[in-house]
Amino acid sequence: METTSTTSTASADSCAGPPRQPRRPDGQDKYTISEVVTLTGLTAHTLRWYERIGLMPHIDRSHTGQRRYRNRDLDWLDLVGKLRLTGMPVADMVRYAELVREGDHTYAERFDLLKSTRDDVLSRIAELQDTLAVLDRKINFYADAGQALASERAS
Amino acid sequence: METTSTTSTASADSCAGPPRQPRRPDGQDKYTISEVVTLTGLTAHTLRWYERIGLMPHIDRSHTGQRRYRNRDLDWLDLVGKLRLTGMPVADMVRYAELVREGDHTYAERFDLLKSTRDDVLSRIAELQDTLAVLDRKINFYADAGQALASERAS
DNA sequence: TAAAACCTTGGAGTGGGCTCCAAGCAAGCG
DNA sequence: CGCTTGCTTGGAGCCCACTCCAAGGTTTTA
Repeated sequence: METTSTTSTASADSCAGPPRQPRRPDGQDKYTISEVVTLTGLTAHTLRWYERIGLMPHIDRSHTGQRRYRNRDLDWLDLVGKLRLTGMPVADMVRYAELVREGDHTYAERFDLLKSTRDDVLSRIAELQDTLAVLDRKINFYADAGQALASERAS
Repeated sequence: METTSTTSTASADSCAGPPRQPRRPDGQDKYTISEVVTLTGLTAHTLRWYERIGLMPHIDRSHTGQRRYRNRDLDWLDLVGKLRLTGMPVADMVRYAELVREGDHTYAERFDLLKSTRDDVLSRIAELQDTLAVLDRKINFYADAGQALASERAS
C-alpha cells in the first residue's frame, strides 16, 4: 500500500511560519523514496510522476530496482519546489531540466530562462504588494465598521 | 459567434510593466458584457461562469435579458482580479461574495477572512523573496560561467 | 519464516479554473 | 428584408498538476 503523505503541505497551525521540512541528515547520500517524501513534503506519487515527465535527472536504483535518491537530487527538488512557488509551469521546469541534461553548451539559454523567471517573480511580488494595499484598505474599512457597531451597541 | 478575447492577458511586450486595462469612461454606469471584457481582460465565458458559480452579485438585465453591468460590478471584478492574483481559490471568493450578500451582520466574518488572506499574501511575498535569492545565486553562477567561457574563447 | 511495511509499474481518475459549442433570439444597417 | 454582429443558455470538453489503483515484487521486523 502507498504511504499517504502524513506531512501535509498546508498545515493549519497558528504560529511559527511555514512548516519547515525536516533537515537532511548529513553524511548521507542515499535515500529511499519515502525518505525523500518526508524530506520534501512531496508524495511518492508526485516524485515518480516528476521522473516520468522528465523533470528529474537520472535517479540511481538499488540492485532490485528501487529508487535511491542522492543529495544532488534533493538539491534539484529544492530548486523545483522554489520554482513551483513562483507559479512556473511544470513544462518550463522540464525545459530547464532538459537544458541541464544537454550539457555545458546550454549555459546561455539557462541564464536567459533564469533571468526571465526572475523578472516574473519581481512582477508577481509587485502585484502582491498592490493587492496587499487593497486588502489593507478593506480591512481598515471593516475595522472602522466594527468600531461603529460596537459603540452603537454601547450607547 | 463568441468574441474571442483580443486583449490577451499575457502580452510579451518588453517595457512598461503590466498591460493596463483600458480605464472606465466616467459618467457611465451601464456596460454590456463585451465592454466588461475589454475593461477587465476576462472573457465573456468567464464572466458568465463567475455568475453561475455565485461569485457575482445580481447583475441587471436589459429588457431583452442581456446583462448590463454597473460600476459597482466592475469594482467587484477588480477586487476579484486582485484576489485571484494571490492564488485565493475561487471557492473562497464565492464564500466572501456570499457573506456580502448576507448583509451587515457578516462584517466580523468578512474581516477575519480578509485578515487571513492578508497573512497569506504576506507569506507568499516572503516565499517569493526567498526564491528570488535562489534565482540570483544561480544567475550569478551562470554569469560567471559565461565570463569564464568568453575568456577561454578569447585566449 | 511469516507477516507487515514498502517499493515497482502503466494507466486511469480527479479537481480547479476555465473554454468552448450549438442553437437560438435580438438589434442595427444598407 | 436579409446580413452581420452580439447576446443568451446548459452542458460538454480541456489543460494542468497531481492522485490513485491494481497487481505484484522486496525488505524489515518479530
